[in-house]
Amino acid sequence: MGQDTSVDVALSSCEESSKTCDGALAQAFKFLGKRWNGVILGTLTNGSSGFAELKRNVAGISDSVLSERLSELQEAGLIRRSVEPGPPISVSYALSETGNALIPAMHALSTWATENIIPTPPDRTHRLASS
Amino acid sequence: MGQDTSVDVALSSCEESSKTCDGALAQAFKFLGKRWNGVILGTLTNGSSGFAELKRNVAGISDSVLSERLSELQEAGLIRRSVEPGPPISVSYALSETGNALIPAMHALSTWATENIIPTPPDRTHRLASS
DNA sequence: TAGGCAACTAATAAAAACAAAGCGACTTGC
DNA sequence: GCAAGTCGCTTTGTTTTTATTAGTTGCCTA
Repeated sequence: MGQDTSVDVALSSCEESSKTCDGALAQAFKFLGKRWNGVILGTLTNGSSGFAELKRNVAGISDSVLSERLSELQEAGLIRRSVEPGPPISVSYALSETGNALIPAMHALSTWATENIIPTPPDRTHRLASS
Repeated sequence: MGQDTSVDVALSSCEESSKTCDGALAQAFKFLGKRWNGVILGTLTNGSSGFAELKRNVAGISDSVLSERLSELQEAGLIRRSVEPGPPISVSYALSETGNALIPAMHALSTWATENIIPTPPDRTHRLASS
């Protein structure tokens, strides 16, 4: 996606022009503008989850992308990975403090979507009807 | 990105499990989780812009992706495209009502980033120091 | 009139996401 | 003890998306 360098460029622009987006916002979308991150973080607002549980709950995501995203989000400090010795041994992922701080914004987005987005389900209804 | 079908699948899951993300939130990320959309929308919160102006202000985006994104966002009803007869003739893009309704959430995201994200700009600080 | 700019489009390359299989570790039940 | 299942990833190949770059058309304006 060339995310890192391009957003850095976008940040650079933000400094110079009044019609560019807010630099902080661009920084937020450095993570959230990447496929699956928002949904993963949204899923973790319900509480910590293991890898397999996350995979099930973020339906449609592949193992490899989930693994990659979790790694990046952890590296960025948005989530924490912890190991429970067990038995059975388990790994769980949870929002970090930084991640938790995102919850109000997530709620705002959710509210927006609830009130503003036409349910995409013309297509979905169509599929349901055919299956 | 397989966005449409995969998020539809995610929505389907959201209906069934309590640890999945909020369905509305997933719907929001249908747009915002796609590269550049958030930044474009954020840029348009400053007011309407033409294509070339947007290109300059969303630094790093290519013509073709900008064109594609604007088309999708227009189709989804988040932005409006209007033609000013001129001379000179011009096209401008602005947030629609639905797009404008996103502003509070954008502010929340911006606030979050301001307060929570470590400035990635080691590079940027570096550049500022050198300029 | 010629050049510049706006608003795109088109073709190709590179990167990201998807799909599916695999692996080692670890239970758990028979 | 062993088989089966689950977990938490990793690997490999394919498909889709994004990036790159070149191009087109039309409309000014100097």
